[in-house]
Amino acid sequence: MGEINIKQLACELNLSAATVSRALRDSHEISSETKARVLEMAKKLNYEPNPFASNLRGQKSKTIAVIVPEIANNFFSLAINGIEEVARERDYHVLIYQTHESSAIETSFLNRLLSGRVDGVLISLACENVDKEHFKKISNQLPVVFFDRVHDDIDGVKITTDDYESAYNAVQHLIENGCKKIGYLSALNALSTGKKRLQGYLDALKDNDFPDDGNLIMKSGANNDENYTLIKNFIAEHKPDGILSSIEELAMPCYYACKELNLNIPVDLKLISFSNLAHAQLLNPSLTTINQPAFEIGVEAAGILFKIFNKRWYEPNQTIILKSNLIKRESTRAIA
Amino acid sequence: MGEINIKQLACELNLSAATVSRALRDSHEISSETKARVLEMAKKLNYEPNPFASNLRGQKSKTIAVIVPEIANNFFSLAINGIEEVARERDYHVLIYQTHESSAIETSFLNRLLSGRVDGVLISLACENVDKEHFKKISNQLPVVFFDRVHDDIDGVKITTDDYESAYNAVQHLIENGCKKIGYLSALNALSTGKKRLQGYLDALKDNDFPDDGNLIMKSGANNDENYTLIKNFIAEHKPDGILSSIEELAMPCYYACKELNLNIPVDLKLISFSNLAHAQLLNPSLTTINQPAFEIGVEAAGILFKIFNKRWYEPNQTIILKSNLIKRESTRAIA
DNA sequence: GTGAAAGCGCTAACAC
DNA sequence: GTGTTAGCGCTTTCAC
Repeated sequence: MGEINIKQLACELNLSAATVSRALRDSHEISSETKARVLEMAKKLNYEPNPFASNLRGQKSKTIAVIVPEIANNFFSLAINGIEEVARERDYHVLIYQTHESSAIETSFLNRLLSGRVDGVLISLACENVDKEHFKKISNQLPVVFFDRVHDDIDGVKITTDDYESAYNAVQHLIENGCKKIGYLSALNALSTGKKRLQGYLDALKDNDFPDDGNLIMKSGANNDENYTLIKNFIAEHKPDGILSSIEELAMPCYYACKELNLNIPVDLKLISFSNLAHAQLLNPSLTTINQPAFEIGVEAAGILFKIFNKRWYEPNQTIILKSNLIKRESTRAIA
Repeated sequence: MGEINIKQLACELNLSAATVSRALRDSHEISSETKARVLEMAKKLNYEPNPFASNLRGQKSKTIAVIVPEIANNFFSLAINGIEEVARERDYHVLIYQTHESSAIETSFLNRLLSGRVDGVLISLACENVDKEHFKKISNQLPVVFFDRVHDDIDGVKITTDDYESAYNAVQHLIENGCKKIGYLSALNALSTGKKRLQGYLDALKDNDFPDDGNLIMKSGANNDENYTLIKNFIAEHKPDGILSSIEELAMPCYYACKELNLNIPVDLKLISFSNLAHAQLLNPSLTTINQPAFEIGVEAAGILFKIFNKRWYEPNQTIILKSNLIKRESTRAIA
């Protein structure tokens, strides 16, 4: 696009393109005098190497892809923030794709990325059931790092949080603060992430000798409206005095449902949720959250991808677990 | 990366690469029978054209760049969501960059993008003062569409919201609900976006015969901590009974400051803010917001960029203005 | 309707 | 220390 190329730059300097190329890449075969001349002229003429030419030549794209369910989500936007910062430090570019939880879209993105457009992929899985075979094919051809939304049956490097322990501790916290009948708003059921959270809930109940008839587990629906109705009916029917929500998107409707049902949080119902809401503190009442280190997850995932690029990563199946933070607030306050 | 190329595909079909290429691009010179064969084999072998080769050849990248101050921001993540959806429909790829409000970083991104890596750029300006000359150079070489954070002195296509009217109406709303001393938390002062919001505030005061000594305008600081202190001192010193915040990031600290100062919102102080907080309704008290159509801005901006690509856009300097929504809630309730 | 060949801009192997 | 050349994979003349 109206840009100068290496040949013109070489011409201007009475040098060959090869020499200029070498000078720009700081090759040791080039005299420092020539290097200086080249650099100066490149700057003067605003030379920017054509990335497609060098990518085509070198089979490297200096680009990574990030595939997430949604960008407009407190967790994912923070994770992407972390990824972008790491990429920037390394002069890498970041392509972004959202699946809207559809594994068909996910698969189609991954297929397109096999063309060599990117050097690697960071992915947080769509919560629809996954074509595991397809992922095998992908990761044979392209480095992939999974973060947060992972699946045990898919091999690969994974960055997650301590989902099981977080859910377990959350239920423990509800019990300590007086809950006798604790419901669970489940999501991500097809993924290990969701399964671990559910298992943490179940095990905490069992360890506290709570009955577990599975009745108090609500499965999330297809959209926000449906979820609201499901939640309202769930609360009205089962009258739980505590709820652990596996995702932020299911906790917010609880506030509206409780208002509608004339229930007071935390008096009638205590609420705790996995959430990266920046201002959980300002909700009415303030929300007790399990806060995932979203930014750090992004940084870590990107860091590992770059280690893979540099052949400094030797554990193709390692899972790295970062700790979430239980932040106790009004919504789970013990009632005297 | 382990991928099949057009030559191998051609070989498999006993055709030339040229014919395969034409068949894949649905050229009219190719018999439909051959096309069918090629398509089938391409699918079977999972052929994906190498984007760098075709980009190099055709000087088209099928990629756009989005440059924003921050990804982890309710407004920008929604806008990016809109952009990504439009890009996806057109099989375009989206590169993402964040400036963290630094115009030096912004400039460096833009320079790197001149290499032809992208076909166009969508940008929301960093709030630092801008090198206007530099932008002239850029837009001569690359289609650029500005959104939300724009500058009148920089030519180009722009998508904004009705910042002036929104601020004006917000102040009017505060006055109607009883405010006598209205403060303004200013930000984005170097940009037209910020200037228009400020001007709306000032004009509304004037039209209502409020004194305007400029004392009630607080300039935002360098970071969240500083902003909190500035806001607390501002409220303590000037004792406004109404505040219009030009950005969400300055409204949230008001809640904390008021708690600290033992002031009640909305009794002692009414608060309204430009904001895309999903759950302003759930804050304590719920926050009256000026809600920008962030997603639609993204969709619109991307749509225009594609029109420019297709030479179906003829107004290199048009500004398109979408309407924001004033959503009245508890934080500005009139006190009987 | 199909094939052969040139070339997009860059870089690495091979000269000298 | 620098130049020459070939080729990355694709598309597009130009032939036939």
